[in-house]
Amino acid sequence: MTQHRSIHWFRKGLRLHDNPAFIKACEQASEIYPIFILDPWFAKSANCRVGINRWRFLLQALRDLDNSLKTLNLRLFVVRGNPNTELENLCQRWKISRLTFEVDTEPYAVKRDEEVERQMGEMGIEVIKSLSHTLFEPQRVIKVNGGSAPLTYQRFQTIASKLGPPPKPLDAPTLESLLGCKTLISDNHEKEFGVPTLTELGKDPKSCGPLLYPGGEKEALERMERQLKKTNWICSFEKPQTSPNSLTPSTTVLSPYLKFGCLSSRLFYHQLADMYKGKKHSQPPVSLHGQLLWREFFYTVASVTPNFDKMEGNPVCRQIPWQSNPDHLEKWANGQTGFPFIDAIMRQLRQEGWIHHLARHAVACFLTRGDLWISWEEGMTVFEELLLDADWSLNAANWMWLSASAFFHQYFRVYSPIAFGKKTDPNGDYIRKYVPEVKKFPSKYIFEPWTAPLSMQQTAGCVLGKDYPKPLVDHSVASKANISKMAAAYNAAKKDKLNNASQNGMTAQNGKKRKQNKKDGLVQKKLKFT
DNA sequence: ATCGACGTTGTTTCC
DNA sequence: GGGAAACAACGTCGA
Repeated sequence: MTQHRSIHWFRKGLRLHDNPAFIKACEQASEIYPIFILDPWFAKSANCRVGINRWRFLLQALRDLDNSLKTLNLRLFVVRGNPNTELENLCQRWKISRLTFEVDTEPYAVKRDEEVERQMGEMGIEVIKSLSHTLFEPQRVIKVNGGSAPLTYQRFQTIASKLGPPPKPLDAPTLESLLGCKTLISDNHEKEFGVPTLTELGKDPKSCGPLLYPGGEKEALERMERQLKKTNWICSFEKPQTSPNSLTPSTTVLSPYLKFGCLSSRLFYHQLADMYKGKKHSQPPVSLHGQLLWREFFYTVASVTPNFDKMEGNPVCRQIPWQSNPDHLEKWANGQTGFPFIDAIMRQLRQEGWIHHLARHAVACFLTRGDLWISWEEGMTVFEELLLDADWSLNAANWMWLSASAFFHQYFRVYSPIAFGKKTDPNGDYIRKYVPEVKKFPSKYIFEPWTAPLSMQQTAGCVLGKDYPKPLVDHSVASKANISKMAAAYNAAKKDKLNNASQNGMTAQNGKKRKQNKKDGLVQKKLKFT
């Protein structure tokens, strides 16, 4: 029997349960070296898009992983440096014969991993990859859909139902199942390979927000178990019925754990399925199963769409002439727009690293097609920095959705930064918590304090334009103007299609004939030609 | 081919 | 206060 020496490379998938690649690393192995590669230079660089709360979450997840590994006589190595260089060095140093990791379908990761595989091939090292981050293999979904990604949720659901239930999650390894496979560490392990502190990464721990969602697999499983105790709540869960502005989260907040892979989506899926069994329960898209399918849908599209996180060169994204406005963008990002509901959400995001999905809708619509007419790419970048659950595919997809650039097209449905929040928090308690400047206004004015008479502003200790900003725009004026701009952008896209049609392989005569036809008919014909 | 139903989560007004 | 219609009207899918 071969006695392998394995490296398991953790990236996402920061867990021991349902981790097939990790299990394979331990099979027929005498030694295993679990590693996580971190580039300290990246953490300190100016273009690093990871905020401090997100760093804290990651470091906690790594510490938790190391603790769990210790109970199995194993240890985690946090390797400082660039993946290609460090992997080569460590493989030589530890005389490695096998490298395992979880498949990551994000384009940058695919490219990185191809290079690593090539490198390992040259060194004669076996590479084993397992897919365990998503319920299904994106490529399989695409194949069943006829070679392209489904572009509507319904279509995705149809395909998913053809695939049957996702694979059952694997148990975490135990001392018994490891058969003596162990990690050998040196005396200066902590110094060379210990989990770094925030300070080591050049971050000031004092600038962290309150610790509401600690990182790690242990926290993930405990949080999931707490949610699963609420049978009725789980079975009747409907996302649109939950509140974006409750003082404690109205949803599970499992997203950060799913993003880092502290929790397996398959485990959560099957736990829900077991609970649903024999009971009346809500259905996708609004159910909890539905939420996992949304994740799956966006992962699938993102895995095959070029430039998925950009407008230009992105085939699923509508081209819209957004305008740059650094001042408005900065005020939006820092909760200084003068709309207390919007500002409360953006401040909660910055402080706590998590906001409700519908709160994301409100601020995303406001930044883009609703009020400020700023590109969704700008908003996506801010979310990427601040959200604990910032997930490349989901972040880009949802920003396209909210800006009516892809997937969602009813651009005339605009969230009101005043009215929307009143439905679930008429008293404005959420605003009072996160925007204390306006907390003394009566409920009638707290969503639009600029309408309060000056005497009331003075009584409330909050004079608009002095103690709290006046609103950046007049929402009813801006949203109406923006709806027309959206209509123009949609029309321009239609015209573009027509022009392409007459350029692509049509004779002048045909072109003339077709020009006389009705616009719609022409579009239909063009689609057949190309 | 054309038309109608539908789309996870809108707002305002009117009764 | 709860429900329905008006608002102005998108793309996608399937019969």
